[in-house]
Amino acid sequence: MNNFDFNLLVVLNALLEDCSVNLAARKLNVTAPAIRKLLNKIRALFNDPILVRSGTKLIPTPKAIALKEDVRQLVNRIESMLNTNMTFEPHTTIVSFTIAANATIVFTLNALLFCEVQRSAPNVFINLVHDSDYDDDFLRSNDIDLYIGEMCDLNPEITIRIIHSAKCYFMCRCGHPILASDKSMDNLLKYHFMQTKEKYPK
DNA sequence: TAAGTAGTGGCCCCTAACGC
DNA sequence: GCGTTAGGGGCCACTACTTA
Repeated sequence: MNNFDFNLLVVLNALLEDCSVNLAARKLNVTAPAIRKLLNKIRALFNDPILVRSGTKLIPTPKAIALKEDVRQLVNRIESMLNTNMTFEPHTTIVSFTIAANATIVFTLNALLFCEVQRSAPNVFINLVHDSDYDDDFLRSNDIDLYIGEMCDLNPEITIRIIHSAKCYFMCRCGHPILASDKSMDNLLKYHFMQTKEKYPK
């Protein structure tokens, strides 16, 4: 542990996310042989092949799968620790952010957001993408910096801010059996329904 | 079967650390 | 200050596998 190289964790994290030496190399801006050599060190360190070749792909071993979440959290914590003292100067910072949101929010925010960014942070680039292009775990990857959308079950390390709330109304015919029963979400979802969204968000 | 893709190993260069 | 050594990383050739 005394001579442990924490860069190995970063490399391991990239390898476990991509399951590819080449992709991990591209992500970390080094060449594939460099990653390959670090992977050998990781294998010796954990006494496990970590990734085994299957055809043209690399498949994580059970131990690697077990390590993946811990490694990801460790790397995230180290990165946030190192970034603690960083200051953000909007006028001078050159950086790009990727924001995932649904189509309504993208349409609503587009003009206002870009005008404000151009005015206060001319060197900041915003890439708006549709959230439908990503799976439930998208915030865990480094592809997305911010998600704007409906509340859902997120992991505790995800910071959440409520920026808008809306009421949800249900309409049904007179005498519908649901009127005489429990109006819980579980019960409501037992029936067929049509969903519409209007003036959202304001 | 040939072309493309991706992993692997050997060799080399560069740099930092260390000892004299 | 200089020579030695170890480690990191790139280049290149080779191998294995997939796909058209």
